[in-house]
Amino acid sequence: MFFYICHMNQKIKSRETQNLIINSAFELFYKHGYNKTSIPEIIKGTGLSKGAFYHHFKSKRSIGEKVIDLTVRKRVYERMVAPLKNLDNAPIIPLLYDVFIKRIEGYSDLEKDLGCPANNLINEIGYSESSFREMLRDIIDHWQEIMVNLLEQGKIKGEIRKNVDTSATAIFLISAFEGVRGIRKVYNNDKILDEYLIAVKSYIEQLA
Amino acid sequence: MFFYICHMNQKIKSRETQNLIINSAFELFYKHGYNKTSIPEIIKGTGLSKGAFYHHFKSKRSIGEKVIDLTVRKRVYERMVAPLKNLDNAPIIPLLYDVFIKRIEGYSDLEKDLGCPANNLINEIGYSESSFREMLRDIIDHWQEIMVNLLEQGKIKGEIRKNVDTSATAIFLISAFEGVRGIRKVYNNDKILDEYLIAVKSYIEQLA
DNA sequence: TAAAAAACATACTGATATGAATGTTTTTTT
DNA sequence: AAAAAAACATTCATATCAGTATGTTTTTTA
Repeated sequence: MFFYICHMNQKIKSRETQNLIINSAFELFYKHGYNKTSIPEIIKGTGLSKGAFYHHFKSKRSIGEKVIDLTVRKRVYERMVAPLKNLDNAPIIPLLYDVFIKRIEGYSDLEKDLGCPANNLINEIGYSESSFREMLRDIIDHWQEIMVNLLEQGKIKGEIRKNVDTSATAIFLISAFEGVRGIRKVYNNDKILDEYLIAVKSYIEQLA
Repeated sequence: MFFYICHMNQKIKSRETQNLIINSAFELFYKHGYNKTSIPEIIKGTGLSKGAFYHHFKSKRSIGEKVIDLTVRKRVYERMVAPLKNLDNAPIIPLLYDVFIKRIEGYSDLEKDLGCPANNLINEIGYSESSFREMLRDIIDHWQEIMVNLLEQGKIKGEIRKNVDTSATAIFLISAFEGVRGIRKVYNNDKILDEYLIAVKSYIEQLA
């Protein structure tokens, strides 16, 4: 590692520039969608030029893939997946409450208006762009897998009913969560989220 | 009415041309999304010219509104809302089965791949385009309203538990349905839909 | 310290977009 | 049948896009 110390400045600079562009792109994809966002728009906020963009990324699809891989995946993982890994062997039901209920209650107005970045991309370009599709599917797969582990663990600990289909339950919870975040986008108030919260609360309770 | 018979040819022609354009636009919005679809592309399949398009519709937004109002709303209504109106006083649970389970089982591969037209639009432009937002919200509101009526009717008839929150249940079912249709778009197989079906089946049963 | 390479900026190309302006044909009215 | 209007087609204006080519500056290497 020490051999490269004298080269590190440039690599760090490069990485920082890429992050700058990726962050700007993520914000715009989130606010206006992938197709509505142009490369001139992405670089506008960064103070960089189009030459700089195409030095670091070879195409628009390429920046899309980076945004999904680095930002979107990370967000879903940190917020929805990691808390369900349950490394300290906590009770299952409260964990599900945290992720599927408390998480939503803590959203900002902007996050409510704009929905879930992953779900937005899934719906906008999930089918048409195959490289995106695979990456987005991996995100969902991973999320589901961790939930299945958690629910199976809950069965063993006697906290989840034995006759619960864990794969099905996982997809159902994920679907309802992403679905309501989409539907919320066409409302300007919390009515829809409040109703979802009531229903998902009783659904989770009923798993025990 | 008879006074206008001699004028009807032109009005019918106009209406037919508009429908031709609207149908082409719907297909393309459904396949490629609203933002990816251009007016030249819309008219390409119809044999008409751009002048014809702008004679009948004043802008791209305008055709978007027409597509939502006439085609998208109609589809949701015919498939998901009308069957739940229960005009002939049928049992409630089988009705929910029909709409939220059998309906999905009968989808073509294309419908599975492309998701729900209404949900696609909600997620792509639900927040950014306010005229669209209001129309899409009306579709969901109507759907929810009919479901609430159905579930309340079910309570009276003793087919639905008294402690079921009907508004919350309606939004939960709608969210899960739209959510899974979105998530399915990034898969190439029926795994996700099959799992959803298992879960929603037991959820509906548990309402009784 | 000179050469090489990486990190940028500037200027351009070709394609395509929305929409308007204008011309032509068909239908309706008077 | 002539005039008016509706239903189209053609052409144009303006803007913006993704991506490229070619510069210039800064950093690294030798």
